[in-house]
Amino acid sequence: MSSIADKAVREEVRLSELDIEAIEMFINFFKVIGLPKSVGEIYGLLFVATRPLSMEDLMERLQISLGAASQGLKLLRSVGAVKVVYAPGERRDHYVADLELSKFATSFIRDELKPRLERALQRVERMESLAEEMDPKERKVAFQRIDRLKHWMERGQKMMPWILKFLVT
Amino acid sequence: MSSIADKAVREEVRLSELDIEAIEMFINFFKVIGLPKSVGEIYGLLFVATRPLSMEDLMERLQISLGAASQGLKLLRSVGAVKVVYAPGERRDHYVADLELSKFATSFIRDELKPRLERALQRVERMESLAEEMDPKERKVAFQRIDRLKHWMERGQKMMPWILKFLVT
DNA sequence: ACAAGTTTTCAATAAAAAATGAAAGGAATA
DNA sequence: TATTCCTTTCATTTTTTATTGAAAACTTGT
Repeated sequence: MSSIADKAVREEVRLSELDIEAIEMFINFFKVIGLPKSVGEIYGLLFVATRPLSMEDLMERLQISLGAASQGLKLLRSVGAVKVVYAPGERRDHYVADLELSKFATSFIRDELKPRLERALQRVERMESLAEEMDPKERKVAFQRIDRLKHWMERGQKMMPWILKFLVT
Repeated sequence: MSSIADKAVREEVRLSELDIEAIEMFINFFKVIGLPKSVGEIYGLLFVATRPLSMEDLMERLQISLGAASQGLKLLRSVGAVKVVYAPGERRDHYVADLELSKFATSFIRDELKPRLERALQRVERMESLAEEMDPKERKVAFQRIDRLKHWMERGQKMMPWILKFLVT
């Protein structure tokens, strides 16, 4: 009798001030790594919630749509930031925040930064071979710059495992 | 006779393959730190250019508008990524890329990350005072989580100077 | 297998961000 | 100081990204 689909108007459930602070914090934090507001809202609320919340709980409290809730949870699950927990006697899934924040950084580095750097290094190699064909004077300048690029990419690659170690410890 | 304003159709100036590789690389790189395509294009072209380029050069080669060129250069100058150089006998300004890539990271950390972290820490303090007023059982859980947040923010703050040192060296 | 509850997907819509270009504001030259 | 050239600004348009919600696809209980 309280399914999501047939509920015409969603009932207003007030968020506490603490909830709001946490939510705003995570919205801002997630924005840095390019994630949409709704994802920050969901994680923020789950972070301060003292019990697992269902998708409908999230929709009610955050006043977001079914689709946004579903997709946000999917993304958060995929990066290990949210876990599904079994709620006895309840049919719907319930979700909790994984408090191990280092997981964000880890998956951000693994899924975003690392592949980008690898593609960039390939590009630099291609640039080197293109620069071979330039006339001597220009080639010198070109190589100088390409080398500098290469240097920075390698430096970035070296730095990532270190950051990971720092975060995981 | 070759002013920007009265040139109805902009003449096409071909980019070399090397130019294109560099531009694509920087577009991708800049996207990570949330900068628009046009900024990456401008920096990329200046990075491989063997001579200083004027704003009109950039508009022609990249096929971007006056406004995009002006604003992109303004931003890049503001983070120290592009310098204005004097071109003898030329009226218009000419621009070169500053190859010291660490400057990006430095200004990104200083202008984006640091202030965010500071605001977030303030929020965490506010969260702590709000949690004081919760009932004992919930308060315990709340403090546990807030402490964890605090721990990560402090860790982030400690990490930044280290990253900076690593980059500047 | 059926029915009711729940989640996912995705085409349509809304919101946010970036690009455009006309007009205003500055600088250099004459 | 007037004129011309160049740059900046900003209201408008375009493009990109996020959100919505109906319909499809699952799940669980009977």
